[in-house]
Amino acid sequence: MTNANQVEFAKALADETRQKIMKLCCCEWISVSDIVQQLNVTQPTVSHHLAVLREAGLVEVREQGKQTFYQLNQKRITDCCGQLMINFAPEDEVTRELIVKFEE
Amino acid sequence: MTNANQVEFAKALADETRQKIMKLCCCEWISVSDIVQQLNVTQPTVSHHLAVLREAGLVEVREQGKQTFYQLNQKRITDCCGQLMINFAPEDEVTRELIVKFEE
DNA sequence: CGGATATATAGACAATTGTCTATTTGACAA
DNA sequence: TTGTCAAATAGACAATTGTCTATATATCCG
Repeated sequence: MTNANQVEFAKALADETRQKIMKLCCCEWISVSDIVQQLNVTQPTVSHHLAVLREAGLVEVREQGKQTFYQLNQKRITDCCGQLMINFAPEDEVTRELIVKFEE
Repeated sequence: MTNANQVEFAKALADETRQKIMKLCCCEWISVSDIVQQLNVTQPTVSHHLAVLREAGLVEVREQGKQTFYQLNQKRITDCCGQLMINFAPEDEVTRELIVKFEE
């Protein structure tokens, strides 16, 4: 991951509504309208946030008839977080062990 | 770490200049003027970014005479990244192994 | 004390961003 | 084909943020 992407990753996470959306689509495919129902924002606002997450490569998209389903890309999350740790906490014990895992 | 803090953590990382500063003070104590010298921004701008990092708990501060030294808190970085992984990538293999490490 | 140096703070300004309403696009069903 | 539902896009607007200049604060030295 390039440095620019690391800033983009952080920017994608840097909003409360977006983190709520991420939580909702973390472990299952969920439609836009289902997300809207569970949050206190309008549908265009949700679509906007999903676009940000999409452009950052954090969600996967599946269209099915009229509906569009989103799911978080967990691997990408761990990759980005791992890269942050390697960059900004290279001497920490946890990071060292993580590096071993990545190299496996 | 609370959810609010996770947003604050992401916000602190969500700027290129700030990530450059983090890189500079990652593994050593560095003075404000040394940071200024290595970046293309003014001293007040650097002070502003350091304040953001300080408020997010990401740097430690040590005053010595006229100078102020900053160093990144690597443990806090791994804690925050680990928490993000647990929240947003709980099913990923890397996260699972990380959880084991945290519990040790 | 008086000047120099290091950093923080205040305030201004432009750029970015989050939200909304209104509208468009696209898929299905009667 | 026409109406309905789901989602995306466009555009407006206010809030937040990153940067700058100017100034204040604090420490050191002669």
